[in-house]
Amino acid sequence: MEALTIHEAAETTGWTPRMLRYIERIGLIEPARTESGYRQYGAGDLQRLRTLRELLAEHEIGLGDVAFALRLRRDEALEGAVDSWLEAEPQRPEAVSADQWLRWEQEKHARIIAALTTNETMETAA
Amino acid sequence: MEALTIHEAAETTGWTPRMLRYIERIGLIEPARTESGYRQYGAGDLQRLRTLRELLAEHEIGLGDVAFALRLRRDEALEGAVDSWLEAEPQRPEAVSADQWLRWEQEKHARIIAALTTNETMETAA
DNA sequence: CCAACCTTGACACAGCTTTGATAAGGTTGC
DNA sequence: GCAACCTTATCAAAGCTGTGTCAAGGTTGG
Repeated sequence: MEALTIHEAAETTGWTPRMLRYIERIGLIEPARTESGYRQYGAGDLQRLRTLRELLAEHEIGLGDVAFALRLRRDEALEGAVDSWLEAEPQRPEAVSADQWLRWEQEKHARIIAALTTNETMETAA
Repeated sequence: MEALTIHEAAETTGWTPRMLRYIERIGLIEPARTESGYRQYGAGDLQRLRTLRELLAEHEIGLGDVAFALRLRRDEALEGAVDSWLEAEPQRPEAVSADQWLRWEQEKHARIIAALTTNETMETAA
C-alpha cells in the first residue's frame, strides 16, 4: 500500500537517500523491506524522520547522540552504570538515599510526560 | 588538607594531566581551585576519575557519550524531547499510554537502584 | 527488454574530537 | 631566588562522523 521507496522518503523528509541509509546503520530508523530487499518507509517512519530533523536542529545535538540515547535505553547494564556514575555528583554533598532519588526521578517523569503530550499534540496537528 | 595537584591526580588515576583538563572542560569533573587557581582533586574526584575509566572501558563508550548523558540530565527540555522521540518506537505498535509508560519507567528504576547499590558496595569495599 | 529504479560496498573529503607537545607566564617551597 | 610546579593558549596529528559520489549488480514495470 502506501510505503515509500528510499528516494521518495528522502524527498518528503528532507534527508538524502545516503543519510537515510546512515540513519538506519546507526540503528535509529529501520524501515521494513520488500521480499527483494528494497526499503519501505511507512507513515510512522516518515513522521519519525521529520521529528528527528527537528530534534537535532532544535537542541544542537548529533545523530550519534541520539544513537547513544537509544543504546542507553536498550542496554540496561549500561544505563545503570552511566546513571550511577552521574548520580554521584558533587553538588549533592552526601549520597542520596534511594528513596530521595526515586522521588526525584518520579518528578522527572511528570516533566517528561508533559513533554510527551506536548509532542503528541504537535504530531496530531501536523 | 588532602587534595592532590593535577599531576598527582593523574598519577593515581591513570589519566594524563592533559586529559584531566579535558575532562573538566567537557563538564565531567570540575575540581576545586586554590586561591591562585591551582586545581585541587579531592578524594571524591579521584574516585570518580577511576570509576570513569572503568565505565568507559567496560562499555565501549567515550567521554563525549558520558558528557551527553550529563547534558541530558541537566537539560530537561532536551531529555524530554529525546525520550519522547525514542518512545515512539515501532516495536510497540500503538502509542503507549502515559500510564503504561510510567509503569515501565518505574520498573526501570528498580533495575537502576540495583545497579546503584551494587556500585555503592563496590565503593565501600574499595 | 530496457529505463529507471533499488541494493551494498568503496573511496574521499571536510570538520569535529581526542590527545600530545610546547610556549609564555604565575605560584610555591625550601 | 630559583627549581619545580602550576596556569592558559596554541599548534598538530590521528581518528571518527557525516556526507557525497561512484561502481557493479539486482528488480520492476510498461
